[in-house]
Amino acid sequence: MPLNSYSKADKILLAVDCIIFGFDQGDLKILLIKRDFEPELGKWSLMGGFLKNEENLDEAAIRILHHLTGLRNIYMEQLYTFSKIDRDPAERTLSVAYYALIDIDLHDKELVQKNSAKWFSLDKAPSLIFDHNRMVERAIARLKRRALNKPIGFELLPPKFTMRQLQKLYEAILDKKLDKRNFINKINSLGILVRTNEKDMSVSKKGAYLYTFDKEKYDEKVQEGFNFKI
Amino acid sequence: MPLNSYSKADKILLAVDCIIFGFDQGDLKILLIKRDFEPELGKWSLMGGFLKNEENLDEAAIRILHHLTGLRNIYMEQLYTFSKIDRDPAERTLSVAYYALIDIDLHDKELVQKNSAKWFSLDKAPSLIFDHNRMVERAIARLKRRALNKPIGFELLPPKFTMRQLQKLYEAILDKKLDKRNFINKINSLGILVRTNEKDMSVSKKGAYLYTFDKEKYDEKVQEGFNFKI
DNA sequence: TATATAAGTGTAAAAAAAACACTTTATAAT
DNA sequence: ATTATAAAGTGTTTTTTTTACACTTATATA
Repeated sequence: MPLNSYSKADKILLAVDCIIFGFDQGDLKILLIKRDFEPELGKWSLMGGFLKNEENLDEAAIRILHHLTGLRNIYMEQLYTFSKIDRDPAERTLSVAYYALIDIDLHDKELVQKNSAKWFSLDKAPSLIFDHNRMVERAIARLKRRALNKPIGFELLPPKFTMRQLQKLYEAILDKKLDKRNFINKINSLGILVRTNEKDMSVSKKGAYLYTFDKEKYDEKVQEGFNFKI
Repeated sequence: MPLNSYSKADKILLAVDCIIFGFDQGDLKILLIKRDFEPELGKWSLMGGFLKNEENLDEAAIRILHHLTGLRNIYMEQLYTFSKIDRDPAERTLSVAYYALIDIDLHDKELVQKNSAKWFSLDKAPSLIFDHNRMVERAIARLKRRALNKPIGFELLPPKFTMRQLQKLYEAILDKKLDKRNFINKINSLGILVRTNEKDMSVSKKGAYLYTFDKEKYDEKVQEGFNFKI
């Protein structure tokens, strides 16, 4: 870093903001909080916090997600660092956006309520403070791309799920209808799903088989070099 | 950002490091500098600098690239933010990595020399300081992916180039041999190249037609929603 | 026991990708 | 002048992948 000596360089506040995705009733949702502090008190925003000296960004993102949802060991990915000078009117702040995929059934609902947070369907979400809308857009774009490369969709589902649920999830992520037979053929050809003997009887009279995701088989396949395109 | 009030949060040094790609004699190359300051004086590293209060990250990356190469209006993309606590032994520093694609003929060679910088083929590059090796790896991975989605390859070529050069470039980026006829058929089917009447006589006796990249036509195509897969 | 509803299943057509080899052209050497 | 050389240029066939498409099955409920 030859342009400045360390001592002269500016130090800057670093925020970490999380786009938290969940999937519920066929809808892709994000978890937002109502700010109870200035600036922009009372408006909706992403959950965030400041990076501390003694942690790296991943750790900060995990801490922030855990603080709101009570969950750990969640799929998270760094998205982008936002740095527009006036993005936060209170003070120069950069924000590193992360997105997380969680099984919506598992989060701590009390905690969410205590933080005055709420789940919103993507198309019904309110406008957000600062550049958080742009963060969400970018997260959705990334999620779409990832869904075609890796089976991250499974992160959003309960451990056992029906083919229909899986398909609906992919339809929600990709924002387009998929053909039932083609979808099943494709998924089955990957050989990463295991059909259990249980059926989910809550939706249809006939009942639908429940499947689980075989992560080991998936990892094997990745080693051999396959890709996950739907 | 509800976890801390602004006033209590830590401020941190932010570096911007650039992976600068060029293409020369069939080889993909990166531009590295020999550090003339501590820590790690005398070792090779990426070109970098510190983010200033009055600029955003893109601006810092542009400034840093310009400082070393004399070039502006270059294709640059933010890659990832590296935040491991001890990544820089001198002081806690985060680094936002950017990668740039330049036409290697155009850079200011004097400036590069003055900065004790040098071009290295990817497979002959020295080991770098800090986490810069990981940055380069990530940049290569991103470049491979991008090359399949957008015709960014053209950023690395001179304004006029032969089919052979273009193919060699893609072979270098993707790190695999491509079939000459399939490549040409594919490129031509995209309709974004214009053949000039000039020939490059420097390589073969027969000479090879020079082509230019039709950015307008490409932008049109993007609007219509096509994708660039080779 | 009849009805309603989602689950489950396979094949054919179309499109995309991959494999493949000879001719042309201008220079350089004789 | 002739020939040898070396890269440029050019289409078709095969294979693979993707898309389109409709009827039967199982069970809860009326």
